[in-house]
Amino acid sequence: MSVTSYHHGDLRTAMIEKGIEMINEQGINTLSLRQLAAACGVSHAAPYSHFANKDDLLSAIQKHITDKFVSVLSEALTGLNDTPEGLLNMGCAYVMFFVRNPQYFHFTFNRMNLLIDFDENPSEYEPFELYKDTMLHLLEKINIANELWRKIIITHLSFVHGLASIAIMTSNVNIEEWEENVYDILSKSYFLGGMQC
Amino acid sequence: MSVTSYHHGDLRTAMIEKGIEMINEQGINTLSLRQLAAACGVSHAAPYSHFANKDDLLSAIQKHITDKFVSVLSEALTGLNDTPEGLLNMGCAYVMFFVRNPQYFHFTFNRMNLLIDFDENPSEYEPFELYKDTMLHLLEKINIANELWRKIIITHLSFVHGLASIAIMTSNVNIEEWEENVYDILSKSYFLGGMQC
DNA sequence: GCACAATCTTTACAGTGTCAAGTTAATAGT
DNA sequence: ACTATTAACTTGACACTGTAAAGATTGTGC
Repeated sequence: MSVTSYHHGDLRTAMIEKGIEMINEQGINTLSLRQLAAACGVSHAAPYSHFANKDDLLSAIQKHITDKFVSVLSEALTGLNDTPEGLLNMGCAYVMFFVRNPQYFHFTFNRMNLLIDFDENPSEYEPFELYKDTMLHLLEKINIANELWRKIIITHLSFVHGLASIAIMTSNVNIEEWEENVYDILSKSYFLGGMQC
Repeated sequence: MSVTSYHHGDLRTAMIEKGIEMINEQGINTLSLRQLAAACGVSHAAPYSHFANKDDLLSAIQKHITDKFVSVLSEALTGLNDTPEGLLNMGCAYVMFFVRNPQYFHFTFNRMNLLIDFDENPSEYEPFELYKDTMLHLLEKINIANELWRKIIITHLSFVHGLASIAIMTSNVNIEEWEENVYDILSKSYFLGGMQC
């Protein structure tokens, strides 16, 4: 495969990787197919040999990012299955993943609509499904009343996801500072007044 | 002012109101200036007499929605100033505002970047500033140690904002169901394991 | 070595945001 | 009351976007 060959070699993965790169640099809103194709050294219609349309490419990018995210969450869980520490560790990983990659957050949650299902059905978004399953196992193990499960899961997921949102919306986001504090914030659950355990 | 006059009359507010309408119907991503102008019965360049560019129009829409949001939050607070109940009530209003208008959520939080400041500076987003102030007054009143304020505020805002996020991402979002449960979820703060008070 | 399929290019089209120039209507000044 | 000025709108144009169709180039299986 020569460097200047007519065929790119592996345009599909090149588009995905360069796409992720550009999303990190300039965000999702200004990402154009033609620019991305040019950045891959290819004509503007070349991507259509590998993707049905722009949204299809974005879905592929989404999958890539989501897979990475899931592996980060799973890693945070290894050795701590079915323990509160594991859940907490996963929560920290959840927040830090987006603190380190804020553009992934916007990209992911602006494109999707119905992601979660708190009933028996699986959630469309795998990280949510992983979080839900992890909590279900834990809740079963420590004998929490069945009718509370739904609200407990909603509460946990809201807190963790919300903390990620708030973190990346904070001015002068400081990764190290969040690294130091996430665990403390999630574990202590500083509440007061009307909202507390 | 005749109905078929060359001049629209009040194109500026017409664009804003019709814009909000279209955002609610089709979301922000597919909203086009030209379509919106056409929906207002006006040529595609007419908006440029009232707005510098598309983003300027979106900012005006943003302001409209944010003002409404702030008034809803303030209303939830009336008569309950500096009380935990007031804070809780405002939290419920926060969540329900976006459950009733999910598109407002996407529109607002996809466009903005640095919104919150947990130090002395005011937040760029007025609802956050209102929430922060409300909590600060309360924290001062009930004599919570000063060095805990920051984390307490982050925690509360994360939980409330996260619950709104999760609510609108839930499949088959049921407004009535959320109306019934928001208060309970926010007030009881169902936590377990590593994350609890 | 040749047909075929996959990959890429070129060309074209409708839609977008934006600008410049021209048109219409309201308003202010005399 | 008439005119000059200005604000609001239209028209036309441009560069850019996503997408489709048709053609060119290359790798692959027989």
